[in-house]
Amino acid sequence: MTARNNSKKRDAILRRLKEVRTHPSAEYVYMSMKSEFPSISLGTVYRNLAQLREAGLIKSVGIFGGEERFDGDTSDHAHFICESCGAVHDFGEPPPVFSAASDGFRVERSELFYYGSCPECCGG
Amino acid sequence: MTARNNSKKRDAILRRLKEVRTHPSAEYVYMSMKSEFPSISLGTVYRNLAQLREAGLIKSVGIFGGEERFDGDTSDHAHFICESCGAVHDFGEPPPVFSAASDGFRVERSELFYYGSCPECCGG
DNA sequence: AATAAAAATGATAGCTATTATCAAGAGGTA
DNA sequence: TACCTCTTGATAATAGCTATCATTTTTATT
Repeated sequence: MTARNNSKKRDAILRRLKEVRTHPSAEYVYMSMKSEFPSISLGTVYRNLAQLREAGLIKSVGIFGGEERFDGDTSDHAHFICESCGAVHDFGEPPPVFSAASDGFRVERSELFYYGSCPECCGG
Repeated sequence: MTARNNSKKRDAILRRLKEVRTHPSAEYVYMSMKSEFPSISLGTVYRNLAQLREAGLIKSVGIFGGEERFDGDTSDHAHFICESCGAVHDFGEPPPVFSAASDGFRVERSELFYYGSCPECCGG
């Protein structure tokens, strides 16, 4: 399942996700690949995003406004979602770690989201 | 937009969501209403869930496994999502409050999620 | 009660992000 | 070359959800 073969397109998608801080959607990645690969298909983008996520090279931030957003930064960090423009920003502090053994729950990771208005949207 | 009229179905949906701790999906609410209202439509469930959420009487927990999950408990609390069976549990501690003024972001609320395996799924 | 206005409903069609399918293509290996 | 596996583009299909609309129910007013 792990990406074993060479795939210039998958490499380019990964590289783009590492460069960018916008937590793009599949559609956005697709659009931003068209300059380099004019004939790339949306299916290829979805497939490669899924493979990269399975390989642990990227993360899925979550679904906002009906679209899944991806992150090339796999480190533990919180996210801020602007409810006005839909932008997703990194938010410094890592989510709190929970003691794994409580009540029989095996906690593997956590995600912390802040919601509100980003500087652009509240005119600051 | 706020629910002004009496609607036995909307009332029943709200009552069910207050009783239950399973954070049900629209589909589940629909199914669980069919005994009391055999002719209820899925559209009615979606419409009433949206109205109840807009009125602040219920909350949307998030989208997991492609389905939006709802919560009749509108108090601030974290959630645990079982990645094996999809169950959503309340998780006692409230999410940390973030200082609202940082860097021009207006933070209105936060959501904290834990992911892992629930007691049923890890055999405890 | 009678009537009119507003809201709610069931049925159904439509939308959209995502996934599955499949034949053709590219790259590696012997 | 032949063979194998992975990848790709095109396209069809899926699923959760939303919009539409004619009919019914509820509320307000007289």
